[in-house]
Amino acid sequence: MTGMKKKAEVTIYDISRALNISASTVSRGLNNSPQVRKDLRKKIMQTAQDMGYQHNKFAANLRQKRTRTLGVVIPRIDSHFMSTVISGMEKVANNSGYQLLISQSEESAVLEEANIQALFNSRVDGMLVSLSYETRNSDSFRNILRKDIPLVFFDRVLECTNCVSVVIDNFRAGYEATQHLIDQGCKKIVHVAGSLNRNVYSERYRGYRQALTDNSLPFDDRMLVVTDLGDNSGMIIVNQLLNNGTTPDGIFTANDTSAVSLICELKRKGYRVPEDIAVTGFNDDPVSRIVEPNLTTVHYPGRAMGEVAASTMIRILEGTQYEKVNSITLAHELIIRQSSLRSGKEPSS
Amino acid sequence: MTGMKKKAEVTIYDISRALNISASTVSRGLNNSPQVRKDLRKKIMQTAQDMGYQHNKFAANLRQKRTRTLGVVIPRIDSHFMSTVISGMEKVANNSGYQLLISQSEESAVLEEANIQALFNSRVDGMLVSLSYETRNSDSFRNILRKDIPLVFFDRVLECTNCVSVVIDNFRAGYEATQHLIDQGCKKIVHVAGSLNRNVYSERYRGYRQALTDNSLPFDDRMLVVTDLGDNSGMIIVNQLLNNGTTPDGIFTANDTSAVSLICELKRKGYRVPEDIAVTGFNDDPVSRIVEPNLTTVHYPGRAMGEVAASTMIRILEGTQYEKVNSITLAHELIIRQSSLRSGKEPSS
DNA sequence: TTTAATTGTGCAACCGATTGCAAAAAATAG
DNA sequence: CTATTTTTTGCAATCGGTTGCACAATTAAA
Repeated sequence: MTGMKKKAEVTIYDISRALNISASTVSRGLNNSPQVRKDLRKKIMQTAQDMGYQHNKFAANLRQKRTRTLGVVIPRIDSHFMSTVISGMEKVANNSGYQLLISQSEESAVLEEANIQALFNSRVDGMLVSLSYETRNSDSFRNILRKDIPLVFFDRVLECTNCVSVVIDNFRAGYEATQHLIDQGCKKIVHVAGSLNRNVYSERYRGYRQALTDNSLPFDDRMLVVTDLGDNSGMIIVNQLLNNGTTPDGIFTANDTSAVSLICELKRKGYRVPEDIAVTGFNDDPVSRIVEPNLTTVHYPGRAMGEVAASTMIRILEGTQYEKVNSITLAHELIIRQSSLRSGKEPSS
Repeated sequence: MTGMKKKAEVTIYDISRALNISASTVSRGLNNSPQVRKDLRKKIMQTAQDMGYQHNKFAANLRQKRTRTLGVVIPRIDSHFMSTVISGMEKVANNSGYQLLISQSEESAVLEEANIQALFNSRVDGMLVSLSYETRNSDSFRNILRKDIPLVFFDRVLECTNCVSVVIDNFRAGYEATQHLIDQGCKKIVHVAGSLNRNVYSERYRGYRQALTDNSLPFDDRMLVVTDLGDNSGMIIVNQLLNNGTTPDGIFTANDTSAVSLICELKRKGYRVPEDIAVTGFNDDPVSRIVEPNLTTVHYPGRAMGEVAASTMIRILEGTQYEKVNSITLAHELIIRQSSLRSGKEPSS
């Protein structure tokens, strides 16, 4: 056997035949066009219903040259942050009659490009992208940009003249997290980053460096650890520091997953957090409230980011975005909890 | 201004004109049909490339009456379990040249039905569904089933003759989790469930009841707590038990989120876990390894579930699914950790 | 009642790729 | 050098809505 055979379709032509009117009138009626008499409109809809008519988006798309579909390319969907972003995005899109075509790059530039091309062929009206670790430049977006398909980056963005970025101020957040550790009396603070190709990590790193500088604290290369920030990064980080001979009194990591992994590993090795080593994460994943000690972190508005990215895209598509926006920065917030609190201070709420 | 204006398309007709051959030959050439001479095929592809040709899926879909698109309806995407399922699904689909159209019901039956209808209109080739809390019956799937569109349920499934279900043995898992608590010496075990409309929760509950019965342990209504299993369910559960005057020595909850929330709340109230109250969760979310004490839970193969659901669907669509499969049950595993371990026993790895 | 304005309906072209069928071209056989 | 088979190619219809334009029907104005 060779796949499913589709049943014959009920088309507007069947309806037009049944009502003895033309297909154009049926089409207009179904679209609730004021060009069609009200009672006739009602009759058309009723008949369509009765006959089990199903609108065919392809025929319509083919003619109208648009799909009401948005392409989404993300590294992976199975992180708390990203699934929250997508959740917000999907909701906004759905409410405006758009659908989402989601694909994962798995942090690979090659797969990312393939996904972009596939979405391009699917004729998405717009594209929402958060870049992979590996991506170097905007080459894979040539086609998209050439065709004037709106492009909105979020979180992991790229400098780009004809597109919008939705971000938080990673520099400032990194600065604040580091400054907070310094305020707690830390003198030797290590930073754990992801790929420095990506704005989110390079900016946080820049903020960290600036805070050190502003407080006249020294920095050397061994104080920067670059990892995949994954579930097992804690062990890797600790090993690298031990090999280095670097014993920090504070660690600022670029996400909560690695911070939590790190805390577990530190505890296993007999370090006290925060007394021996204070730790700060990034993202405000739910786990940051569960780990002991509770993790100080930067609240990252995932759902809002998805909503803003989607609604901006839709405004662009519908032509209601009058001003040329290049970048939208959302508010972040340093959430202070036990993992960084020394000197018996209470967390500020 | 009224939206974006699309640039004119390069079509197979343009290519045919440029090469002075017919459009059919171009179409065949681009599809790598052996009907076209090899060198000509190559020339066609090259020209297409040079001219910036972009395949138009709509025209093709319209003609071929299929979309290589799968519709997915889930309660929400922003849970660890569900985002993992979707991740696996997307990967399998992508590898087979399919795309996913994902929508969230937000546990609402009305929204679920709307989503199904929208996907139906988008002419998805098949539909992958995990039901909302509210869904009562299969009414919303009338259209789908009438048109013989393959339907695969996963996790939260529905009895249904013409569709496949991908599940784990929730009854047995519930039984095993409860039996484990009994083995640890618990005499009064409370169960925390989600909506009992859904197989996953009713089955786990049934397993729990069966285990009590088999061990001649009494049950009364106050020992069942039904909640949304959300982030704050811990407080609600504890309050309800206190109001009940029920003080259990073991609690089996139907997911990890509520188990973790519960553990935090119990600790806050001064109970010791597992000495006073042993706790067992469900799902094996990463947080279960972080919370203290580490959470005993049932490992739930999310990624595999997504992969199996997607590949089953694709096999059905491609006609390579010869046998009539009604249900696929994946393996689960009770993961024993500290939260349930009394009597100084070590966890069995 | 005639003319002008307004509203409602239909015709036919169009979107762009696919494919059954027939015919032309090339290869093989006799 | 024909006759037959095989390989290539093209014609034209098809998928099912949408929409510009023209014409018909109805209403309003003169």
